[in-house]
Amino acid sequence: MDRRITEVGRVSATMRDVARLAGVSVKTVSNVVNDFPHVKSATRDRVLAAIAELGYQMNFSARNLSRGTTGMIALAVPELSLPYFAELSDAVIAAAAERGYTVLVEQTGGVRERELEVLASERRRMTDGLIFSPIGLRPADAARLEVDYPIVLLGERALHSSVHHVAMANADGARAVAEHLLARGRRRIAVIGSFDERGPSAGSLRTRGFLDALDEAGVRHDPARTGEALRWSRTTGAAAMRQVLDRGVGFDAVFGLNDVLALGAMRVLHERGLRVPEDVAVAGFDDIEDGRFARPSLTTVQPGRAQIARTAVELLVERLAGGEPAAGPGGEERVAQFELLVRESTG
Amino acid sequence: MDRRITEVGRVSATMRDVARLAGVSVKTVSNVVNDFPHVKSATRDRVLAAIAELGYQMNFSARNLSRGTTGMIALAVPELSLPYFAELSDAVIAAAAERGYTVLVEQTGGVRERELEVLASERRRMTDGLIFSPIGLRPADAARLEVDYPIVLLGERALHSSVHHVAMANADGARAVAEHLLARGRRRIAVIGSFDERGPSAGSLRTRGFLDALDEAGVRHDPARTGEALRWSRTTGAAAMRQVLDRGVGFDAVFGLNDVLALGAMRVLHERGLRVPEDVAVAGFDDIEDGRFARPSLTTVQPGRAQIARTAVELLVERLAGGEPAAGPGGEERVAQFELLVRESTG
DNA sequence: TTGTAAGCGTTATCAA
DNA sequence: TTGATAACGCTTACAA
Repeated sequence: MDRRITEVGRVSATMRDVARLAGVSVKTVSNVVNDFPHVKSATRDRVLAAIAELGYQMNFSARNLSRGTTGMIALAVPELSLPYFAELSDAVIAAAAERGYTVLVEQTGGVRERELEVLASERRRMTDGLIFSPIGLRPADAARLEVDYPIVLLGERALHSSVHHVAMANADGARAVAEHLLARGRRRIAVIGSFDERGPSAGSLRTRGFLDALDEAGVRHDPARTGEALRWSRTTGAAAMRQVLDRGVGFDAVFGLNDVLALGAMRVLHERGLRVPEDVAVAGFDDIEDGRFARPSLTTVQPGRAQIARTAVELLVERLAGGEPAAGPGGEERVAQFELLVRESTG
Repeated sequence: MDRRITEVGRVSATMRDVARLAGVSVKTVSNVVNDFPHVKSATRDRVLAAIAELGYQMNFSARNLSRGTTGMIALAVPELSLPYFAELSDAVIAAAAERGYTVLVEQTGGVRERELEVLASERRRMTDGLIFSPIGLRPADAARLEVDYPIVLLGERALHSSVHHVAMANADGARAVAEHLLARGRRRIAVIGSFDERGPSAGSLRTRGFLDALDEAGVRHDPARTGEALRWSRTTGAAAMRQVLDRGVGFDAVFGLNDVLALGAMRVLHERGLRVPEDVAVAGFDDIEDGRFARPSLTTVQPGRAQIARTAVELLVERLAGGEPAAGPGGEERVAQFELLVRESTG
């Protein structure tokens, strides 16, 4: 039994060992392991017995080399510490596992350079495809997305017309928030979390949807009510809220471009003695778990995270299986359904 | 130039192509790529030029097969949706990247069966080692941890005396919380989040540290002030808090066995009209970001997450590099330093 | 239905 | 300092 000892003392049987023990050829073992149809059941049983006896496990490096694939897909997100991306990764890993794929999570920090790097990195040779959630890229970078491997983007069409992508209803969701706040009688709404103007980012789309709704209602938005926060976190949301407060412009509502921003802002409002929602209504976007348990609980937009994860994996796996050319003529777009969740923070 | 087209239309040069173009042997290309010392710099330059011209990228499956390693380590955690584990994974991925390793995150759901599965899964053949944070395993499962590949556990010694592990100061941290609450004059402290009695889980250790401190102070703990929550989340924390409230036992403080439990509990206190910290002081454990921005901000124990991640990766990589036998005679134990962070929720 | 044998693209051994 | 050449363990035509 020609077992082999690797440098860490790991003992492992190969298909040859199994074949020898079962008295068949390597090809037959391979057939059994891969559930190929035409294997006599007596043979199969003998092989399975040998596998069990030797504790044989597939050597994936060998399989991958031979097949030219790896069975892994990469998921590139800004940061796992951001709850939205943690919850998204959770969902993607689960969806991929269902289809037999393993996920490799990459963190870009949301920094353009590192996002570009992810696209061209040698690591891409370790995975069969990529699910990519860029937030630092700009329209000028669109061409860099036309890679020669299967890719699915999480984000907006504008950035990449020829690449499959799964979008969330950023503009419509934000519009729904605005309409909700207006319906509650709020007219002086601050916006927390700005964005890089150069891109059709989630930030710009949400802002646009929000402003459009205000326009249509004949309500003017005072730019002094916008708080800057390039990176989106509780900390930056708090800072942006302070910025607006310190300008002395009045406001009766706050729209955080996402939930962590809104939570950071809410924290500052509390420190400054403002009551939510009595003095100021607050709403966010993303429906992260913290928002449900915040005090007060946070009104937000549930962007269809689970659906996004599932759809992205489906689109990617389809292409992997289909052998479809990587950069097709027109990228398919799927937009997830959103839902406005009204909670305490907006009364 | 003997390029090859894979089924997804991906074009890739091999070392052979590079060798041919540079007029050297494959071995020389390999030497250059791997920074082997004895390569004439003229040769090296020619090879690098060829690499650049062809856009050559390493085929990792081939390298892995040949080397018998994969350059990947697995990290098994309960759920990425739990902020503590999301932040931990972030740190592990970063620490591993610094040392040239890629991380594969596995989710166990904290379920014993899936944790056992992770240990024996064929997936282990895809990674060189495992960093494992079990929460469902019991002492009876200790033997299952004696695997034949390098492993580092995040957790307590009791479960696995012969395996390297990185522990947090669960008991001491909880003791610090208790002492803090006692110093604030609280005597009737509820505990939220119970644990499987059969294991030296974080839950049991934290509880023990907490109770010891009470004992030493001559304060008796009424079991009616314990709220059950096997899975630790905001939702279960809220439910456990309701359970205690509904029993009608009075209390002037709450210790959530971790932060999400405490946040869930705090939410319920608010709903029931109890003021934090005036009526009830609340403390947690883990120092997740939400706690800093909660209202009121949450007193907690910072368990040394970054240090834990770094140490775990270091221990594992050392063993991978050192070719040390997998299950040594005595597992090393490293305990991270903790810090009590006093914030608003305890006045 | 099963076997033979030629790859897959590296690394490692041993000469030169 | 470099080059042949044989592994590494699996898949896959092609035969039988």
